[in-house]
Amino acid sequence: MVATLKDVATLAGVSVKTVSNVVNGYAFVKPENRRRVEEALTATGYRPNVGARNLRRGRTGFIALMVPELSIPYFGELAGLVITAAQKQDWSVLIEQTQGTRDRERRTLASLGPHMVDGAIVSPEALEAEDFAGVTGGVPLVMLGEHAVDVPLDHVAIDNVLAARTAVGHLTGLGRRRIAAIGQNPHRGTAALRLEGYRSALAEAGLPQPDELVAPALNYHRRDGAEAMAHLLSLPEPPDAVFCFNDLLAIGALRAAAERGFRVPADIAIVGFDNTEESAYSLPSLTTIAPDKTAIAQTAVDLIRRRSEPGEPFERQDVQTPFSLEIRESTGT
Amino acid sequence: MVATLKDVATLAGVSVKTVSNVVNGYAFVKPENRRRVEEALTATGYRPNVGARNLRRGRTGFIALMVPELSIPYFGELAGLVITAAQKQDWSVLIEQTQGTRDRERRTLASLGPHMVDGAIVSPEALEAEDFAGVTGGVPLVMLGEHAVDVPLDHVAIDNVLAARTAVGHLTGLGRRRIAAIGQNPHRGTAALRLEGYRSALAEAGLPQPDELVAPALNYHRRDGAEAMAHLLSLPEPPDAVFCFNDLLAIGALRAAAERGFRVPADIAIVGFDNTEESAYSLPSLTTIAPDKTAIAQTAVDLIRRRSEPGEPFERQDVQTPFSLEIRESTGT
DNA sequence: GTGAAAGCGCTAACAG
DNA sequence: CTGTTAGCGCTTTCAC
Repeated sequence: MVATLKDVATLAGVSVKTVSNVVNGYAFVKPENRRRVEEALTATGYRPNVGARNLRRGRTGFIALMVPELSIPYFGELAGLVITAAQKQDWSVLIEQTQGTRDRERRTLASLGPHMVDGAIVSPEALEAEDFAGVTGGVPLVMLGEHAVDVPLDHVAIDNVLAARTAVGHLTGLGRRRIAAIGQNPHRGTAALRLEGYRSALAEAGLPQPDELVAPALNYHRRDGAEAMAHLLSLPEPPDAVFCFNDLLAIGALRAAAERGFRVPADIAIVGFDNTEESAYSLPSLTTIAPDKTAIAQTAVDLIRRRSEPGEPFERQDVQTPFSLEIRESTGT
Repeated sequence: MVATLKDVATLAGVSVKTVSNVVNGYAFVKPENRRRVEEALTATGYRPNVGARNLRRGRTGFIALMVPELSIPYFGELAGLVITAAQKQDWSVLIEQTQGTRDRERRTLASLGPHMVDGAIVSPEALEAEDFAGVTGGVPLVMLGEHAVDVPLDHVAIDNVLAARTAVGHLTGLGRRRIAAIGQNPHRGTAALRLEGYRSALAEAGLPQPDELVAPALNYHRRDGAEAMAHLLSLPEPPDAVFCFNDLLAIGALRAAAERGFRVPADIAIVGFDNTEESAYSLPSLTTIAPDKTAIAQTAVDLIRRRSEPGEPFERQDVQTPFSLEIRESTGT
């Protein structure tokens, strides 16, 4: 059926060791033998059995990527980049979807044994500090995005406070005075940080901070953004700008504004967060915080590589990747 | 370090076989032994080494999913569903991104050895018939979407001709008379079928079919849709409706129309294809063909399962999954 | 330089 | 019902 190392060895008239040496690029093989092995290799169409190789080598060849859902554009884009980055380190990526529920996140985390994966990149949404308790002893773990609780894990993210402050600073700079926020959520670490950035930008501009302008969002889907925006626009005194904690919320907000006859940006400006591809084509296109997703993916994979290599263990890393503010029509003049 | 079956056996004072039996849910184990094994299992925190198990069982535990890019919403959504469907069959999904280039698709196809994966679901974009030549002898392969060339592979897709005819029929039914198409591409199998459906709907309505109304698209991204639409709108006599071969093209078309002051649907109606989540929230929201993606994912995984099970080989399957027309604002009154 | 042989962790005959 | 044992395909000492 499929050629094994042994088949190749028999055909070439050498031992498996020699074949293995050739396959793995070991330098010292007698030219004559090398030639015969290579011939047998192509003749049989040999392909190494990665599973067996990894079993022997004590590595799995996989890293896990835990995300809420691949259908969420940000995570679809990120997953694509992680796969690309992992490929360069000879890793395949196993994607675990949790729907953002704590229970499934916890179960996924628990299933990340060393014989399953060599490491994992996790993007938790609902996990609490205690859920990480037993896990830290296992494989290298890198956390993406902030988390409210302090967890002793490597961590890659943009400076969420600064990013939010930049976004809202852009709005105050435009002369907007009644700036709302959509996405408040006590269970999301990033929400707290983005809210903090929002508040500090308002304070910096000497603007009041009425509670009614901070709209919660249970989830971060388009629908939630539309609902929150509908609420804000029905206020006696509606906002003249909105900072949404992600692009999906902003897309929903855009629609709610249009449905109620508010013009964007004339009546109300909108800023998003994530710079998903969709945001460049919405009507109007979305001003948004653009995290360097490629850097996030590469940094995360690299951290796992460094942790899984032998050598001095190093202290917990907290890497901040760059971001920029992408100014588009939704806050344009 | 990590507990193995042997460790558990030693601790429980039984043989590995007994432990294996318990782990694999074999019914006939003496209650007393079962109890002791279960105790040892939790005491050691044993987790099976899936790699070793699969090596022994002669399966890999993986199926591959070949897509152009995960950042394309349709494929992000589909991949999520495939992962979910595969999980039920105890399969993990390895995602291979090809960027839709023939070279990478070919290489991916060639790398799909039986020791890598138990099967593969491929969504080729540029592959030609000859590229499948050596591949068919390997693992079960399921192709998604149509392909121009006839390849002896299991195949899951909606009825593209009928779907396109339905979409365009909707436009003719609305009284549109100059209906354009965006997405013509000689290298894409689905393009030919959707074009055929488009033509037959026009013929059915007794409408002329000027060549100038069929706009090509090299890729199917938002940008391509915008460019094609810009071209159509600059025609001496612009169309009053456009059928786009996917949602991304339609989103781009929406923007091009808005930039040129065309109102959708008043001046020009637009229909998309795929029903990506984005299409329900664009402004205006997009009328689109909604394939049952869950059915596609499940059918594809199921086909691989049936092919990889022992038993009578069955003839090549060509499964048509259901679709519907989702009518929204972009063709609304 | 290369061969023989052990064994990664697991499952499945085969005995008993 | 359960223990012993032989590999799955590969890498890797250890001799020669």
